[in-house]
Amino acid sequence: MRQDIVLQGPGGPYLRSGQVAEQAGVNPQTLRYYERRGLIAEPVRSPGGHRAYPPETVTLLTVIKAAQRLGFTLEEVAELLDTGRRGHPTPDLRARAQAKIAEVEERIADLTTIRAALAEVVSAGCDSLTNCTCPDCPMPFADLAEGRTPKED
Amino acid sequence: MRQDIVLQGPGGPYLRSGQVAEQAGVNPQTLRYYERRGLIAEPVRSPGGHRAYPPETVTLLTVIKAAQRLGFTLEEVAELLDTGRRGHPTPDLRARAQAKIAEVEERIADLTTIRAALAEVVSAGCDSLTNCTCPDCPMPFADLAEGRTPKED
DNA sequence: TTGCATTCGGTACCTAGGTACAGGTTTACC
DNA sequence: GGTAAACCTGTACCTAGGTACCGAATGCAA
Repeated sequence: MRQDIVLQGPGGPYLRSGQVAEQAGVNPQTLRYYERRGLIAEPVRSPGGHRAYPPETVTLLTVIKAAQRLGFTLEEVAELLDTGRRGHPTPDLRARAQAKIAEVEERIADLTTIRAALAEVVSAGCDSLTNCTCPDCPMPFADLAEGRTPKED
Repeated sequence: MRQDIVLQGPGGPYLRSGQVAEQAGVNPQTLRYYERRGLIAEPVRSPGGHRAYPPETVTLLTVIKAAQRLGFTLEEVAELLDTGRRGHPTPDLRARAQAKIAEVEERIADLTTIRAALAEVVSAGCDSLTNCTCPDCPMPFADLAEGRTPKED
């Protein structure tokens, strides 16, 4: 009974979690995860407790995924969404994008050093990690030992 | 009692786990972890069950850390050490170094694309993830959506 | 109204590379 | 011989970003 009730919102009918997930190309579980992380607001519920999302949620998820591709962590994305919601336009996104550029460039520099060291291994003809017989073996790589390990950033 | 027993090995006296860890600059727990992962052999034991390492272990740990800095995972390092131990010199290290160079270059290319997209955000003057007021907002970043997310490699 | 698909909440698990803690021996030095 | 530091095993926890599984309840169409 009461199958005539269809939740309506300002942008059209509400969507069920599975529909949102499918349209945004994410796992349905991820919606609940993002809700817990504060990336998407708690949606309204159907009388039976099922989540009912406004269609803009799909766009929001697209935005989140775009920001992730830019290298922002979920926490950073949450903060950006938050300042966007409360404060009216702030220079926050610009500043964070610039900081992220610096991070990315540092990471690229690390990888470039690593690539050079690997090229040395290849061109020196190293044949073993522990008993390399090549002359002038470059193996300890003192140059890239500057207190950093890959993936640390 | 029996404090006159000092384990001796071919390269000098054996070392206790704490000494190895300190000299190699790693956490003592890491030694047991590497032992479980097959990166270092099970050492001999004192009569009371304490591990007694030959001094070469310090060098081995240095090598492991060097390989990690080159971007090899612990599993890859374990395999490289393994083939080095059983097979006499094989072209394995060279081949793996070359493959790793390709990986690193792919990662650099990803990061370069990301940097460019971030630079667009900055220069376009984006001021919000969700309500950007800038003209020609580049926000969905369709160009870097090629089925990859950062950190995936 | 029956029945299947979907969703619910809660919790456990995944990768990678470790790190920390608890409770009980052992070693080393005086 | 006393005592403190180091070490033992086993297990749990950490980050980051999810994913999977469970049994129960709901939604929806025929």
